[in-house]
Amino acid sequence: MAMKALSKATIYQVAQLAGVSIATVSRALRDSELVTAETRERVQAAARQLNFTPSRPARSLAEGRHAANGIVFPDLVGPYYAEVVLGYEAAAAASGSSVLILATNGRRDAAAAVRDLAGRVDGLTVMGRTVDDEVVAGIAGTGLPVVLLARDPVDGVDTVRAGNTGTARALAEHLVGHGHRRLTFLGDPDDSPDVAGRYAGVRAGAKGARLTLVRGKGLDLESGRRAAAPLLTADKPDAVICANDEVALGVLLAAADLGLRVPEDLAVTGWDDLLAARFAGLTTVRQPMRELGATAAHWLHKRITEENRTAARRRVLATEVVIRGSCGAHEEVHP
Amino acid sequence: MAMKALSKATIYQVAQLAGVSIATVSRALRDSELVTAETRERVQAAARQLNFTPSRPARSLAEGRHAANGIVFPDLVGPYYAEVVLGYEAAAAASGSSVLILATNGRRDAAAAVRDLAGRVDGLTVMGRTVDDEVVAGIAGTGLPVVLLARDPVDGVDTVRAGNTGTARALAEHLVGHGHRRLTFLGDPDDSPDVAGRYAGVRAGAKGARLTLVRGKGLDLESGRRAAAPLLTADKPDAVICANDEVALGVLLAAADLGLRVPEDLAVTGWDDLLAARFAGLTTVRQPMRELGATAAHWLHKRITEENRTAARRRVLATEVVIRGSCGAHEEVHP
DNA sequence: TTGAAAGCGCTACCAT
DNA sequence: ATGGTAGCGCTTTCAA
Repeated sequence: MAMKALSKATIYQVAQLAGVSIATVSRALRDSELVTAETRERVQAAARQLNFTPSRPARSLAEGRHAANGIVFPDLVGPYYAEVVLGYEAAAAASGSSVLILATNGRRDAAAAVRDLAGRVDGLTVMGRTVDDEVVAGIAGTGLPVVLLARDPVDGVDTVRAGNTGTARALAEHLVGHGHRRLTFLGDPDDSPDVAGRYAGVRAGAKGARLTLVRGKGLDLESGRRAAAPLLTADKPDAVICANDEVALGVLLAAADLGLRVPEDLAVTGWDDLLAARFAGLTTVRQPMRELGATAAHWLHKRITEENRTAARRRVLATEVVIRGSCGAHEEVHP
Repeated sequence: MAMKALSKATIYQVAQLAGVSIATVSRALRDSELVTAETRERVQAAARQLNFTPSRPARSLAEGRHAANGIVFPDLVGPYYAEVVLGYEAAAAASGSSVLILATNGRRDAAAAVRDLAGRVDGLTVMGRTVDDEVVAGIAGTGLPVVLLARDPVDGVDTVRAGNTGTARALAEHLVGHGHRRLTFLGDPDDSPDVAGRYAGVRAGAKGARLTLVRGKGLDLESGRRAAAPLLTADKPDAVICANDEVALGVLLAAADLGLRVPEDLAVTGWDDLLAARFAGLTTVRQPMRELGATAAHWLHKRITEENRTAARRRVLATEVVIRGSCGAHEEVHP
């Protein structure tokens, strides 16, 4: 077969073509300092001519490492995860590591998929609502470095998160400051650790006001819209604090359908500061998404390369309330 | 070391514990039919006890395949790529393949990174403006299955794209139909094949109107905003057709700053149908993003598993204009 | 500076 | 049904 020539060349062929041993080829292509300039040149020429690239599995097997790490997230829908993953990928690439991704959403064998992934990497980042702590603990117990992202800590495992509770409290207080007294939190605390934290904060900040919890099903726009209709006509809240921006935008749509004016009749807030929030004039909370991803990647890299294991770290990155028009009248608000 | 017990166990240890050969372990853990039920049980018990997972590199080396494929994209910013990648991941997972991602943006060694990636996968999907055709051809020449996504075809390589030209033409004609006569296209056709296609379509649809090309630098909101200011005061166009939604949203912001009313004084259109476009009332074009990703993954899987190589395929997925308020007055427009 | 050879952990073929 | 064993392609001592 003529095509055969195009197939992957091995180190043996390069060695033969260059007239040296495979050990020398291996060195010439990486070690630098252990090989004559002349030899290296000859080897490199041969490698180029054969279009040689070392087999990754073979290297990994010999070296005992993958030069890759993985990140597990529920979904990539909405800018949140995408930004996090991007920050992660960039940081991982900077430390010479490829990244494998795994979306668990809509997968019944998530645990198995994560375990499989664990076998392909030198370290793993696991986000929020993806797999049980048990699975995480099992993998971490293997000795595989793991960092948790936007998720409640597991014993002995690093955790990076964005602040939820404190900022949520500030947000609720802001609403109460506006005179709102019938608050509704729309979102299911059982949905994710993030939502739970936000709800906890809102409770703390809603002193002196009525606070109703409405466990909306999903975290997308349509879920928010659907949940809003009955909620707005029944509870008659004067402020709806949503688990995230998409839900909030859905509420905005539903309110418009019902002829409710925002913020006069109803205040609405979200979380994430999507681009759409800006154009919808939605008061929300901004999170350092890329930084979350980058931090996770950095920590993982540290773990992978560290000599002797240090204690588990935890970090909560700062978030901030972004005031726009939807939470009540302000003198002036920039889009 | 006590911890040692937690470290990865090998097939040899399982074999010893179960009192069988490694060959039997290998079979028991996969083949099913070649092993006594009793033996299998014993092996599985041993494997479980040792928390054994076969080494991926070792398997890959022995089997000659990675059970993984990769996708290369410029960036993950904005929902577009994220959605595509998500569709890709889901489809790849369905065919039992892990996915490696690589963002080339802001990386000077993109070509090298892509070549490295090529050595880690059974197939590769390469998106738009990431690496030169030369690199793609080189990799495809290796025999590695490759599919191009949102990118001009390369000889002998599969290509999946979303329609640009036809829909762009329809969009331009729609604007002309509204009475607009001084059109400006904001975006750099050299930026990506997609933008080039859109511009070509706009030119075809702008018959009878003046069309100016303004090569805006980036494809993000700030780029659009910055480019818009001088453009709007100098050219005085009555319609700006933007390369994508983010740029268009930037133009909207700039127009507001200048006191221009949309659409009365100025029509603006985007591309992508971001969530924000809906709330900004932006006329735009919707693309089947997930389907793009899923199609690429499917094709790649076919290529990887096919017996004898078939001819290169090409497909252009349909896109559609989404009319909102920003392109001119209509009777009624839903958000 | 270079070569020979022993693994790395697994799969699959050949015997039994 | 099970065991023995030859690779898979590379890295890395150990000698020379």
